[in-house]
Amino acid sequence: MQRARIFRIESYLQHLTELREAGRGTVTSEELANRVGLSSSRVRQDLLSLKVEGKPRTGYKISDLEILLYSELDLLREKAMILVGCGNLGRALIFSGIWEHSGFSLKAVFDTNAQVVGSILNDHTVRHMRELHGVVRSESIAAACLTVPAAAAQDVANMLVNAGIRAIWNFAPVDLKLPTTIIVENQRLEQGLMTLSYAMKEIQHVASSH
Amino acid sequence: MQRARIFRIESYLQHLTELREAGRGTVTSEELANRVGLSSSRVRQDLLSLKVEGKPRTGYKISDLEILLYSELDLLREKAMILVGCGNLGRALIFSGIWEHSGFSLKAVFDTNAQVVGSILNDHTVRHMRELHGVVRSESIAAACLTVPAAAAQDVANMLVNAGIRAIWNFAPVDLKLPTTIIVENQRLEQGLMTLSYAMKEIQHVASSH
DNA sequence: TAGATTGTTAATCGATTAACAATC
DNA sequence: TAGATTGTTAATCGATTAACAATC
Repeated sequence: MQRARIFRIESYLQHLTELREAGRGTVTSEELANRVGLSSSRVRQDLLSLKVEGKPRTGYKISDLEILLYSELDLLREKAMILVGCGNLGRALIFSGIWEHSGFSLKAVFDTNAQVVGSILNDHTVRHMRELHGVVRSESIAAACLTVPAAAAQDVANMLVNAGIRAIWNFAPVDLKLPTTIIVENQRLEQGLMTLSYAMKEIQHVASSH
Repeated sequence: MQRARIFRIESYLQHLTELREAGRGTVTSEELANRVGLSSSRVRQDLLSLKVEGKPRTGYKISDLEILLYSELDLLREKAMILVGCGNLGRALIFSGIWEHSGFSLKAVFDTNAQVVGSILNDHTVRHMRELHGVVRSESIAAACLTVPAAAAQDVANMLVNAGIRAIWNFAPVDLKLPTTIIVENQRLEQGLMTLSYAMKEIQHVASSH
């Protein structure tokens, strides 16, 4: 499962950043494994496949590891992104810190609501959707964050593809039907809730089985 | 990997709902598999473990399947939830449709900002954090959605645990340190971006290898 | 040096797929 | 009946863990 490996790498990165900020220079596979909840064997296997080198007795150099993991996920090369849909969720993302080391930089934001178009959100002037095509072309936008209502999601996605977007980060609870060449990453918030529901049921079972 | 199975079940549910809304009464393992991108064998194995029964030649009854999957994730028993942090993200969730079949019902929302406390968001009057403890106790709140700034997340999480909360749906990019009996489901939005970054790099590699 | 930790291979484990008799 | 699809077992595949010689 390739996806599981990516999630592990993201997890490593998060803890490596914490360790570096705590002033640490090196980390062993054992310590990193403990922090992310894996076996040291698993960690060493992952690092093996990335060809990073460590030293017996001292472990891995954190800065080496970070650079390697960053480049594995291609987070160092910034891809131009736009955001469509400046409702509450769109605003939350525009003002959030997620853009910092994510591999993307937010270049423009769009909406259709006349009350919102023209306003400024975290230094971005909200543009009308009719400008979308031109901006995507002139600024070589590679990806879009889609935070419009579910009912509009498919139409807007089609517009994005027509404009030349290659990848969509989709927050609408809709299965977008798009050419297979387009990369879609669905961020299904309700899945988190369902997973929580299941976890709570499990705990209850364990507790009540005494 | 237990988590992968839960995600499959969530995925089945989504497509079963679509099929039912399209007027369909039954579905074969083959069709469901095609829709969610799995093998029919995998689907039958999952259904086998849930003890659902189908009929050769016609497949599975959609309504049976839905009820079974709903109860497997415990989505039919509504757990009382609160939301803490009525910023953009909190508002997005308060106004969203995710609460409908998620196993939770939103009972109260909280903030500390005097400008927000007292206002009404989708029928919920925003309460001050000092009311938290009392509300959790008197309304038997089981879970909380945490949408406060990262810097406040650990403190608020501690308050939630003190008040008696058993589970937290955490949107702050912070590793909460809590008793092991507390269930934490982290919703790491930046992971979606990183995954997208990696997927775009992969596609590029495939494309450029011609 | 002694011993902790890497790098890597082999063993194990679990998840997925194939296969097919049962059956509607 | 004929044949499509289930239910389930066995085979395969891949991911995880164990183990340990190499080495700093």
